[in-house]
Amino acid sequence: MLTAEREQRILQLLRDSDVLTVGALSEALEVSEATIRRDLQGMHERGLLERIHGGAAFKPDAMPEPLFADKQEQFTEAKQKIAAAALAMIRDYDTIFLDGGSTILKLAQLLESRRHLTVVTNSLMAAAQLMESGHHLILCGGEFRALSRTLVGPLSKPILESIAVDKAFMGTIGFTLSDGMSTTDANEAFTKEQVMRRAKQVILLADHSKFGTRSLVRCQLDRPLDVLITDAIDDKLRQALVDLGTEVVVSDGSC
Amino acid sequence: MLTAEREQRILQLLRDSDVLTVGALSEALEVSEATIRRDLQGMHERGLLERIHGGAAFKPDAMPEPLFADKQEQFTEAKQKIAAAALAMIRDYDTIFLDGGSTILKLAQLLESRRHLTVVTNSLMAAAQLMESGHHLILCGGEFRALSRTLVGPLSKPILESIAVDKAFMGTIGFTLSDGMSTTDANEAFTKEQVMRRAKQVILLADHSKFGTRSLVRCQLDRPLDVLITDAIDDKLRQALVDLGTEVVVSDGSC
DNA sequence: CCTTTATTGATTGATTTTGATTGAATATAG
DNA sequence: CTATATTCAATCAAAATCAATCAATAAAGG
Repeated sequence: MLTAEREQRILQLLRDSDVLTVGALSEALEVSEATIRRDLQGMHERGLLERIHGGAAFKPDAMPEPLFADKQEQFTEAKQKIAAAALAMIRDYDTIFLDGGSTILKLAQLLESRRHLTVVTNSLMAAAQLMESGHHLILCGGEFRALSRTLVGPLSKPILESIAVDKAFMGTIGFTLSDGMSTTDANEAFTKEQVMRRAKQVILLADHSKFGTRSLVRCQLDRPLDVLITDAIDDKLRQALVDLGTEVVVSDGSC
Repeated sequence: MLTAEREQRILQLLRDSDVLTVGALSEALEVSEATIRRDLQGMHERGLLERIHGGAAFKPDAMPEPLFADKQEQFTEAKQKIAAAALAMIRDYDTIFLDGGSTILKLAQLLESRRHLTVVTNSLMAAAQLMESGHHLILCGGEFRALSRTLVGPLSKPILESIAVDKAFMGTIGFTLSDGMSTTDANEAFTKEQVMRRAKQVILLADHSKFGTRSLVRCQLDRPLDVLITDAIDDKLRQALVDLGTEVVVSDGSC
């Protein structure tokens, strides 16, 4: 029996009985409990059902359109790998910040596999993604910037100042050795700076297309970046960053 | 038997008999009393029932808060009319606050017909609606509350204090003459209070089903409500509100 | 045909849930 | 108000369930 077929039948059975045990499903579909668990895990990560200890429960609103959705995407595969490498740095009960940007959004999608996180973010897309995740979710306020779907500007300052995050996962428009991170909007840069100043560890997620390009406004950071996660980087830039004290992670397929 | 299944049956039994002892539940579900106690504690924390010494009681006057994902909304027509009446109070270039709730969301949908508004909100649904509207959009920060999809709690205070809105359009779970507005969550009530304190004019949008019902936490307001917009109201309540200085608007089809 | 990849079921140690026991807290009766 | 009887929350060991791992099998591709 194919995976897709099993999933269809599981959903059908769930609609009938609301709650099902792993054992009952294993018997009904004539596969082992291990397989059922794998199916349930996968379906849970896609939001198709509630996973409970001992079985699964029906989720009334199976997959509504994600709020604040945005379509165009580039380098999705590279971004996926970068996000996976970033996920490896997150432990249960961590307090993290998620910046805007599509790479960070991919990371947000992976956070279902962690528990009891406190997630602070200025990205409405990330927030929408984590809405039903069960994690403690805090949004910094501020002016809404439609282009990036983030909250930016001076209004975000008071909240960000009253919060201390362990790890801040940042995105960027451009990155050069001389100027560091840069972005297109002054308010956006301001908010990024607020976040990074208060974070124990600043982790930049940037695919190779960002290197060497520079945007309008620099994001000043009073110390070197803690970690850079990317998909590919030339040795010269890499060595320069390492010399500054930045850990450089190149995510290959192994993650 | 799974946790979710037990919880469903407990709620079912409670609807039938209002009050149940731990022993009776233990016998009915064939689990130990310790397990029942743990279940009751968890359900009490989520506001699903009232915990009393020796057992559990059905929550008589705690209206189940409508879940946002719920497709089948109640009184949509009435809410539409109320929103239309509220829209009539908004001029171009106004600075307004939008609360959470489905009625306010309908109002947000109508705001396309205005220009150059500054909209402050704690509702992610309203923000999603206004994303592409061209209005200046500001979100107050705070903890995300999944049930209402709003940002609530003490973290929202600094932003709300630094902003002065002309008109605050508020929703509520319950409304009574003696207690005023009430809602199910203390943090939510706190944020509502912050907003109303700073607003020049407080405008409550509530359909008739809200009157006479009361939820857990009161939202204190240090002055009478400025305007109440509803679809139907009995003369006694109306006169009492008018005597307090509240303008009562009943939206018929004419809007 | 052989190699590579993906899927399955079994096994393992780790985690979660459960029921029993305890002393503390609460309610009831006198 | 005190004494007694319940009920409660905390703790612990046993049972159930889980995620991770591994070998066997099936499928895909060269």
